Amino acid sequence: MARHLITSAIPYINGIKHLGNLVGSQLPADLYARYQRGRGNEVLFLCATDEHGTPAELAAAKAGKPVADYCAEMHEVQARIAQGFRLSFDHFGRSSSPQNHRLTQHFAGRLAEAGLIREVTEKQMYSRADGRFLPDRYIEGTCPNCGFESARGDQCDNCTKQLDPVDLINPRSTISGSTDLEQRETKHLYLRQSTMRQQLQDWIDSKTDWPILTTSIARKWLNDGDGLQDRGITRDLDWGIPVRKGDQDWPGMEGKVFYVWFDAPIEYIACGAEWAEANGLDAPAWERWWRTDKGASDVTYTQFMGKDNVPFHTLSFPATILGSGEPWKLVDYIKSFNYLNYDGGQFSTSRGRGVFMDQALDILPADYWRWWLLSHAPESSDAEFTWENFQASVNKDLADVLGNFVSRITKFCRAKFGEAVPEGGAWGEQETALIETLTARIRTYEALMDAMEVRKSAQELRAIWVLGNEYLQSAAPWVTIKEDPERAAMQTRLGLNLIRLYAVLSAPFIPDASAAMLAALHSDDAAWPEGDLGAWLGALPADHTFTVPEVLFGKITDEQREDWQTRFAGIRT
RNA sequence: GGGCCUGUAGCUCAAUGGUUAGAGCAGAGCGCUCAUAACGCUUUGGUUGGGGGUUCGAGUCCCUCCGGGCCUACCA
Repeated sequence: MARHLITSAIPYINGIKHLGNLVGSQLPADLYARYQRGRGNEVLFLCATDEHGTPAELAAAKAGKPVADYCAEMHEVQARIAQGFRLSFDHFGRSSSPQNHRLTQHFAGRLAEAGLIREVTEKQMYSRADGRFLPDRYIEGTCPNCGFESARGDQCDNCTKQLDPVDLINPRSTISGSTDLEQRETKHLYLRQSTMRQQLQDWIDSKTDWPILTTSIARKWLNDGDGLQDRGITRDLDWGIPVRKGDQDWPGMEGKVFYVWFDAPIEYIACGAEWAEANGLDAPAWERWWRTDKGASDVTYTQFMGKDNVPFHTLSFPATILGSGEPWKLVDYIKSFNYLNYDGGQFSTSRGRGVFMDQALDILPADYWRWWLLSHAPESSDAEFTWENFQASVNKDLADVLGNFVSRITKFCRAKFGEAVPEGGAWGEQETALIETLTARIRTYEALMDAMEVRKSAQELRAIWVLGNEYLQSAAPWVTIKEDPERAAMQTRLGLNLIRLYAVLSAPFIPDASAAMLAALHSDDAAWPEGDLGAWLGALPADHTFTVPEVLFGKITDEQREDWQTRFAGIRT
């Protein structure tokens, strides 16, 4: 039995995520986790909220709440929505957990001992009115190059020139609007990634099967300009993990916290510890997933993320792990995704454009979204959500091809034989051929799922559904029942068993519908069809009862589509 | 500016340098009547963004031009 450690990029605590965020990490990670569990493998699937950093502090202030309270509340909100989408995390942790505090400080201490940390005194903009240092993005002013009045401290959106905040004319804080800014000296810790460049390069070069998107971003950072740069890993903020060297104070760093991008990936590991604690397990229980010296050497670790997260997962986090000199589990495969656009533009959290996770669940069940998003996952390039495409795909694939198949066979059986699997008859050539075709397609489906080819897997699964309709059409039990009732019984029995097959194969994509199908068949056996498919398709025996299910997938009407199109075009209310 | 990705049928996407560039949807025709006006079969549709080159052979590799997107290190 293989062991799979799976993590999804951890969503930022600041607000509810949109469908683009969902399809870029959590949803494909869940697909893979469910599939691996379905195949009987041992899985630990971890996710968490990423809670530190300036935006969290500002969002809390805006909500008029202490930042710790705000994060606790938003964590619950995100956890509930994740549950709504049936994201099957073994644990949904928090980067603000005590476990992550300890582990982050531990890593910093190890890196310091290894000589991989240097202290840098630098000047940074401080806003007296806001009482805080301002990241460059939070300073606006007039661009010295083009005169654009809303140029940001790091870059001018108008002329795209890179800027330094001190170059801005009339600089002001975007938080308060205050112009009472000054440069202050402050001391920070830098991770000396540059000294590890060759080691990281060799490691990346060894990953020949990774998505181009993943390796090309990593190479760009390794080789651009002077090569990989050292990275600041501390910030002057109140909310975060206090800078400590293991369990020791760090002289000169009092009142400072680690940078969110330093502690966020470490939360993947800490989340394992949180999972163990939440389930009453001891340290060895999570260490056997994360420490190659404590049982994790046979673990395959796969990370899922959007392309914006790639540099941190291919470089900074591996640098942290390698630099520690300790045998922590390194990632084996990074599956990265492009962006999903919304109706001709970008999803925008700040402008409330597009569909957000809570709204999506308000209007349709999770399976509709899961199916569309996964079957259109932005793997090779950015993808686009349009309501027309969504309506057409979901109606055709889920309602017509799969839902109607379940409906026609169960209703036929009820009408002719009653609500129990009919007895009699034996398979003929048609059935043997069907099973042969199905077996080949299932093996292809498995290979695609193993390779995390999300779109192609969905395509293959759909083709497997279609085989059921083709079989029914050519077998035509509504005809054979007139001259050969035993044959019709056999055909119907196979049809009912196909529903069970579809329930099991489809569970990673559409878990609720899958459960509804199994429930209708009064079956709780969801074992994957390994080995002889013919035998597997005889699992529902004669006389086994079932219930004709409710409509599995209702169709999206034109009125609904138009209504939603209007509703989600503008500003989120 | 630099780097990377991308452009294939009306739409969404496939195609380790190797038969005649394939699927699904939409369109057209036929069949079926168990079923959610559903299903099945057949079928129309392409100068692979433009131009040049390498090669026995190019959607694929190289050059160039045009269009779309992302990243560019203190947002996360």
